[in-house]
Amino acid sequence: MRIIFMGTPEFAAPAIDSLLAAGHEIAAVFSQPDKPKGRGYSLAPPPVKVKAMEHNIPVYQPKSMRDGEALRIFNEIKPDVGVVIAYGKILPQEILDAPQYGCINVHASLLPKYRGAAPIQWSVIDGEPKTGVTTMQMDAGLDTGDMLLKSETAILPDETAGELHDRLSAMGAQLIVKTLDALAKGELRPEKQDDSLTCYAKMLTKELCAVDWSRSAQEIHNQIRGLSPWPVATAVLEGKKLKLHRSAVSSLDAPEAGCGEIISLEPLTVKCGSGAVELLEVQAEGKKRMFSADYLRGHKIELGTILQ
RNA sequence: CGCGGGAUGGAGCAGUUAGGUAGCUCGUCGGGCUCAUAACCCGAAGGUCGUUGGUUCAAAUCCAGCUCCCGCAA
Repeated sequence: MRIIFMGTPEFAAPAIDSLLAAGHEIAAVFSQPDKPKGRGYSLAPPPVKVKAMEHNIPVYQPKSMRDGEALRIFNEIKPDVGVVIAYGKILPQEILDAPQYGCINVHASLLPKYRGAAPIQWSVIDGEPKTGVTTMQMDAGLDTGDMLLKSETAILPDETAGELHDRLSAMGAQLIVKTLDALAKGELRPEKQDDSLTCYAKMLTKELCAVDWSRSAQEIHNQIRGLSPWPVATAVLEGKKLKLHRSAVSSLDAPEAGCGEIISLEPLTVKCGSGAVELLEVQAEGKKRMFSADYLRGHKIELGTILQ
């Protein structure tokens, strides 16, 4: 098929490879404009743009899809279908309708659950046992289109959002190929989403990062792995911020200890509202992430120290 | 020129303010003890202190440039 691909972050990039490998033609790629990123205030091209340029595909980065220019490009290219993966812009109806088969979206959850911006992270934070990717025929709403195909996977007990992200990204790259194949053969059966079952995965913010040690060990563990590798759960240790990259629910318990108290140094274990969590990888201010055992070698922490 | 922290044996850190013997906790290797051990005891190896230049009798330390890493902010 002749495709216009719309996407921005790392999550969407593998689909370009899989679509090309399956013999599809990507006639153009739309991606968000380069944005200032990092310390040098330098402009960084989004990963989808980088990937598209590797394949010599023309890239468009309009500020808006509504100014008529995007529609002009669509009408000129005459794609069979639009493929949208984490593009980050709301598409106007005129764009959704422009390709012969409309626009198809890959979403990183089992719809109708976790519509919205951060479905991967929220499914981990909420402790969901499974998730997946869904393709849908896009409509004007936010992730409300009719569902086409799904692919499920279990969320492993200690898996981080980053690890799950990579797996779902690969699954999505395969599922969009399957979806287009079925579309070409006329085998798709669009299924309406049951709006009563939906929930929204709102964008992640810094307020979600601070760990509340009065919560249960499992909840804190889910928070830590759901926010890794970004924006990363944080605690305060001896007045300084400590990022928590990786954890595990501990089998230790210390009923007499207070919330946030360090009850073991090997491994580094912190008492929670119920149970305790092992902090396996941490990152101090100005430092790289490291195993907590390495961190403790250079930072003498006493048993009984309280984390906030 | 957005703001700030950092680079010291394999790992994590101290030492830099007031220049003068390379230090700590581990790891590694060898030996000892032990039924045994990730425990304990003894010993050893391993670093041009990120890089280039400057000041000085003398620079990890002071000065200037460069490289890389990290946090904030976006």
